[in-house]
Amino acid sequence: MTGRLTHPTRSDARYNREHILDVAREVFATEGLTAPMREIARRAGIGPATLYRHFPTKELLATEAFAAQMAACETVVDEGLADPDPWRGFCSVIERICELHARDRGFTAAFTTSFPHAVDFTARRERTLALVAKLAGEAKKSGRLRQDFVLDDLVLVLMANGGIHAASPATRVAASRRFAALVIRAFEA
Amino acid sequence: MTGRLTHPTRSDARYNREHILDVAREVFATEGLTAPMREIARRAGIGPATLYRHFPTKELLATEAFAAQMAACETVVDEGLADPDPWRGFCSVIERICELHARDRGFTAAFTTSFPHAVDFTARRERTLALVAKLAGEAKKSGRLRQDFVLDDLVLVLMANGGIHAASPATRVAASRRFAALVIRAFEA
DNA sequence: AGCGAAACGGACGGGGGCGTCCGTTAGCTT
DNA sequence: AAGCTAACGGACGCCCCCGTCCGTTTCGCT
Repeated sequence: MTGRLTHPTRSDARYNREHILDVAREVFATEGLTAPMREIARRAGIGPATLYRHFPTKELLATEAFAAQMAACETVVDEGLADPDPWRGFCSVIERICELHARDRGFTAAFTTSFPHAVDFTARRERTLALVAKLAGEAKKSGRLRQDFVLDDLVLVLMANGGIHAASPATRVAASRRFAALVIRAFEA
Repeated sequence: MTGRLTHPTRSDARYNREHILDVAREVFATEGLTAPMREIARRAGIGPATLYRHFPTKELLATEAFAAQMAACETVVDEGLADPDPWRGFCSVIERICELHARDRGFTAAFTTSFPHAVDFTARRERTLALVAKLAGEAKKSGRLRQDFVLDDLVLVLMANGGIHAASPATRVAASRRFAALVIRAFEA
């Protein structure tokens, strides 16, 4: 069913679809998920109807737009797991995911908010969190991570990281970095 | 000039003013600062015009409504300073302020956001922060607080604490408590 | 080249919030 | 108790966003 939507036959439709996603990524990153659909349409140089035809709901658009970010999250966790030193891997996961969220306002919202209809997105999130849990287990065994760490602590940290608002993205990333360093100190045994 | 506004001559006006403030506190606490002015008027059982007559801008209303919360913040800091153990005082400030913010969605926003026109509000905030700085200095001298703590770390924590969203206020307060414990561990030498 | 279908986008109606006007109500004064 | 005036609130116009309809354009196939 989605085959028709994901692979339009006509070239202009195919181009528009990708172009919309590019613009949506940029707009969501700077303005957040609350950005109007119209704004995305405007910047993409298309009419609202075209936007809605490609992505009937904002949830669908966001899910597709953040697929790359989600993949980046998974990569970060995978690389953390691959690190021979589990504590170092654990720290890198916190640092890099915090930075990912700081760079992209919308992604934080998309990650935290669970859209009712974006089922596969929450599924991927849960799967990734499960991998983090595994990494945390190894880090605990190595003795560097506090034994009383629970996965909810990480969720808490991500939510809190989302609360770091700042005028410029640069400041936000810097603040987020400091924040990551802070919580890592808190998690260290 | 504000004398007329703060002390209306007619009894119904005087009552309405206080009633609006009560309702605004409740609405801001549960719905956040983004709550429509209309909602406050509705719950107060008055027309929008009456609300706007008493408080021409949302900033003015919020500033007045959160005066009590602001005072509570100051009390918390004062009591922290009064504690003979500066580290314990410092911890109590973090815990209690985080809880204050968790209980009141709007206050977080009002505290973090600097309204362009609510001059005296930011002034009180700065004054309070200065007191916290003093407390932090003593806590450092006692050796329990890390030497590299800076006041910006606390601001960062408050912003991050504001990012902790949750369905029920109870959950939010609980999460905020865990968060406070987390950052205290990070701040301990 | 010409046709059919797919894709486009201007325009519409609906909903909600905002701030204000002005006719009405009701408190205070003498 | 009667009038003056402050205070009230329903209703208005404005703007922004949403999602959709439908007439027009353009692509791709033959």
